[in-house]
Amino acid sequence: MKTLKYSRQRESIKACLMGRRDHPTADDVYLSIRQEYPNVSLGTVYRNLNLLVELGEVQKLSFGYGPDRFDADLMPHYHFVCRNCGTIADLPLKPFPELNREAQQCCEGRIDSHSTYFYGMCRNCMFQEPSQD
Amino acid sequence: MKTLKYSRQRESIKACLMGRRDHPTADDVYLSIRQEYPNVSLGTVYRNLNLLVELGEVQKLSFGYGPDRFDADLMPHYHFVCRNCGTIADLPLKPFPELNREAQQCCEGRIDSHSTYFYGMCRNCMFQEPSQD
DNA sequence: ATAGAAATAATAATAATTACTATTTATATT
DNA sequence: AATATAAATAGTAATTATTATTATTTCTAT
Repeated sequence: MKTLKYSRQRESIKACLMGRRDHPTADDVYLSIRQEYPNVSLGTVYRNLNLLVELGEVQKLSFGYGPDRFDADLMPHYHFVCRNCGTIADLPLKPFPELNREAQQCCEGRIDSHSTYFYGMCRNCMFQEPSQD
Repeated sequence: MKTLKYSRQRESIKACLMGRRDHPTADDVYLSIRQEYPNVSLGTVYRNLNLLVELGEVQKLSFGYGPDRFDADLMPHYHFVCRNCGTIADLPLKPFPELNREAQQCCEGRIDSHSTYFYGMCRNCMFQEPSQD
């Protein structure tokens, strides 16, 4: 059996994620922890991020364009993506379990989860962009 | 101003998409229309698929792993993704506009849409896989 | 028939991520 | 404390998915 062995790099990656409220990419995390471990490699960051996702300690966000992002906030919530600048914002919304139930009624397989991302224009871009069509 | 010019390849790509009920990747479409146009290039397929998406004639599906998929079914509906085999299934569900309204209440920007994908195990895999954990 | 704009095929380049491998490190056992 | 061993790492290469470049071809309006 394969047992999990402590690694400073993994701790640092997790601490980095827990310490920030944005939703960094693997590369963002890499650049951040390189200050503490200058020899860390990007592969290590990817491997540990994916491991943390498997362990359920971190969430991976894939919303259709750009690289995946990571989020250590385990409080259930949704995300808003600005189509203009790409910023991600947390939406402190309670989950919608009724979606799964509704979808289950027209699905032959078994649904156990869903992912939802909201899109639009963030406050900042609304003031910058004179008009959007 | 740039005007849209007819192209046989684009028609073929659109016809291919409209003719199938699965959700092909760009490469799937490429392999398919290569039977009609053996010299078509993958870049042409990507360019036209993206163009058709811009024109609103086709939908792009990005659900978190694997390549993007394309869907010419414009009837509003959702999608189910089997985590086991990756199959996509249509869910003939009416859209949930109330999600946008609910999310809007805790969002500083303006929400205009959302994307939702359901995940689980398809019927086929449920019978093949003895147990899933 | 022709001119000009748009689309194409072929290829190269890029972005994001995973795979490989020799070396290092954590940890259980002596 | 020394050692064995399994896991993790750094560094690099490879892969996957997609976009960019460019010379040539193909539409279409005149």
